[in-house]
Amino acid sequence: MNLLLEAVPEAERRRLAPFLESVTLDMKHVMVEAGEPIRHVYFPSGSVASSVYTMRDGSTVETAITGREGIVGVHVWLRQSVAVTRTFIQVPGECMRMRSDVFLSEVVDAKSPLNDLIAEYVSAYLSLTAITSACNRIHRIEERLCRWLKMVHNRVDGDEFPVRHEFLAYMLGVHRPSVSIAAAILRRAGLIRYEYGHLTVLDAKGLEAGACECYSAMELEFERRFGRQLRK
Amino acid sequence: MNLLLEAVPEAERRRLAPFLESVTLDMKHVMVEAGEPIRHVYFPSGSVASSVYTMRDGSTVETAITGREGIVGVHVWLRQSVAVTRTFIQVPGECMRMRSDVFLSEVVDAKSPLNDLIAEYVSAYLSLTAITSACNRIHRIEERLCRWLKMVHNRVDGDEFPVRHEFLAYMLGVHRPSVSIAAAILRRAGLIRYEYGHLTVLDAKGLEAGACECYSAMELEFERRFGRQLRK
DNA sequence: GTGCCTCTGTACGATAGCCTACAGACTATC
DNA sequence: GATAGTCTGTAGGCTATCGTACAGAGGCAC
Repeated sequence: MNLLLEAVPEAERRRLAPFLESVTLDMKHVMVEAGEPIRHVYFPSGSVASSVYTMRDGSTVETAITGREGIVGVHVWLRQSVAVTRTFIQVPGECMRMRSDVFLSEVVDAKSPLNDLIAEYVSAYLSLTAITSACNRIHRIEERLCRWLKMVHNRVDGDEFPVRHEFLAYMLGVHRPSVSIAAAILRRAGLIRYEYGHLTVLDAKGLEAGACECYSAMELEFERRFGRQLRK
Repeated sequence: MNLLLEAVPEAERRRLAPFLESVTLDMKHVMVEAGEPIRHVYFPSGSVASSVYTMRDGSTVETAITGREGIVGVHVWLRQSVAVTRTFIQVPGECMRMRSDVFLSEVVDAKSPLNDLIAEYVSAYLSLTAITSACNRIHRIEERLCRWLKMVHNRVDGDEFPVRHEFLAYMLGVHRPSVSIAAAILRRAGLIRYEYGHLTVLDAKGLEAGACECYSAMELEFERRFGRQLRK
């Protein structure tokens, strides 16, 4: 279940239930398109979403990742109708979603307890984006790949999830062969198994050890706000 | 004058005046220290501030820049007592400042018209950080240097401001000699004059032309929200 | 004005990642 | 189970930037 919704008192959760719709979203499903009106906010449970910024030449870089610890559509909470980043499904799975206008009236304006949790999340999301900014500049592909894989691992059920090298290259903002080289190193080190778009984490501790310091810094931003372990 | 304060209706500005204090801050003055309580929010007028993330080994990268178009201390508005980034004065000058607790009671909780403006700015700040994240990853030093210099130019009075290569290196997250090389190219192209920590913009249009697409994307985030030209 | 310190410009070998290309491995489809 | 299409691994030359080093120029303190 989504950690934000889970933290809402039972009574309030019942009140909000009619406004929430359960949807199962496929890989690459676009939840928020850059520059276009945001129709819904999403609360992922087992699914993971990525926010990416796209340059005019089509090159993309991930600026944030959102799983069960957060909400997709922080811009709606900030009363913005559009965002500069596109947010889409990276690991398919279930989400609860709510229409943006309903979210504003029933959660934000109604001062739902959920609203306070989301305020916390928005600031965590901002921190995450700032740390990503520095990490993208400074750290090497291999370290960033370890960080990314472990962060996704922390957000899915089990140790397996679908992902292709080309997709990783979009996320990390690098070329696809560079990802293949880095992934081969992790595979040889016994950290992961990789079979045609399907990744299995074999050594979670090893991945953490191979990740840059940003991994802990990012996960800590959620853990200290919500008092919950995200790392597994 | 700070553009946010300027946009507040006259009567409200008079009401807030007693809570605002004018301060002149020196270069490198730390307004918000990473991980430490935020005492004040600041409204720069001619001064410019940088938010940077610092890695454990001391390497730093700028994640956002704030001048007269914004406020330093968006985290206070998000009801956070700390931030992961440090924000400090990059170009000295005047700022209005307000105590964080007073800001929360008199602006945020009081639903001041200023509060709505700041909400807009917070989302612009988030967009700025996201674009910076991608820019840091993808674009070359020379393009990013042009962008950075022009953004500062847009935020100061006149065409001159103090800055040293080492400082630029911290901002861009690169090594100092790399900055010297890039700066020498701009100097030879007649875009800037540079004399011992003192920079003059000679060809503003040329700088814009040399900057990556992120320059327009970033400034547009403010201009479309506030309906005001920031680029000069 | 002298001496010290800081800042800038440049050099150069090292390296990470780019870019392109291609072959082999796997998958889906019929 | 044949075929076409997709995905992965690798290669190799290229470029941007790193990392280190050092000399000269400008500013500051005495």
